[in-house]
Amino acid sequence: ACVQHRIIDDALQILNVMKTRGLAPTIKSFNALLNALLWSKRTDEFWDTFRAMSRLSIWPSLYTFNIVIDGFCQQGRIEKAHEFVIQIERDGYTPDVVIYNSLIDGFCKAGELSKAKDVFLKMVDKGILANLWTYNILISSHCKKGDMEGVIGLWDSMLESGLVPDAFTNNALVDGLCRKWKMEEVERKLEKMVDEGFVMDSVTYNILINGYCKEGNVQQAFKLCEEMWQIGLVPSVKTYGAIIDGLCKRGDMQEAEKLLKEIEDNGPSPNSIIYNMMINGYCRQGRMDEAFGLHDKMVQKGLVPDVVTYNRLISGLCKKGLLQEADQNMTQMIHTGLVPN
RNA sequence: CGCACUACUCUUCAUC
Repeated sequence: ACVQHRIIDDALQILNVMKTRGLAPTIKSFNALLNALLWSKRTDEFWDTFRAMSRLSIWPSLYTFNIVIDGFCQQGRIEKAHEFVIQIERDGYTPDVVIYNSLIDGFCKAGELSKAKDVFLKMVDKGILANLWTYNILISSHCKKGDMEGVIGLWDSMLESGLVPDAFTNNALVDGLCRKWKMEEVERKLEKMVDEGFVMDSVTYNILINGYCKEGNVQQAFKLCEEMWQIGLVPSVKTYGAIIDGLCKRGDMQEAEKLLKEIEDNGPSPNSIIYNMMINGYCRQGRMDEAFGLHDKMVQKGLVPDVVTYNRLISGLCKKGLLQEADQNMTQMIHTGLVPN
């Protein structure tokens, strides 16, 4: 419960109370905690907890291993994840489909589709059946790469295995098509999909809205956003993000500001990604005062500028020839613990 | 001690 309510510290405290009373938590409790520590990026405490487990003679399960594997993947340490899988195999464990899925996804996200395929083949070779998640991982990464031939092959073998595509599969496909086709063509394909029973959800809308924005058609994006409300879907920060970025990219900072104000007042509260878009918009126009104004505003709201924020500001300053200011910002960025990329 | 129930892991959408 603590983990679900994002109060990890309370969970840690309860664990301590249990320890003083000589009660042993189960492996499931530890797994929940380990996972929570991982997505809070509390890596040190993660390993501390991991080690504490074996001191209590509580042995990790495949769930535990997968949390570790996925953690390595999220940090981009995919080779480390791979080694870890090999190690647990040596220790006599048999990785399950979820572990393979994590590894496949890790390689896909790292852009190494051929290695992902190697892992996939190894899994099949060991007699472990791919499930829908496996196909969703592979299909979405091929979609992102624009390899629609590959997608067709995967889609067929998914159907041959008796698996039925779900919202994730279909949305991944629509997203891939949006990146490759004109929106007009996407709409025609989408119509067919809907005829065949696909129900559009808010992710589908976000994908379409993003597609139209990328095509420069912000008008249609607004229309779809309106449509969401009409059918009972609530636009999220990602929905507005797609539109705000569309407006910023076409240089319409007035409209972007208007929309930002709207969501600040009664929408989903804007995150640092939204402010980055705005900052980038102003930087492109050389309006550094406004850009820094937004930087200050985001800090005031308790948001933390990230690498993207600084990259945009530094780039904007450089383009204006303000190298000294750019340098100062880079120093400041490093000072806050960020690593220039 | 065993069993059952409940809680734990992997996939789709916005920024350089």
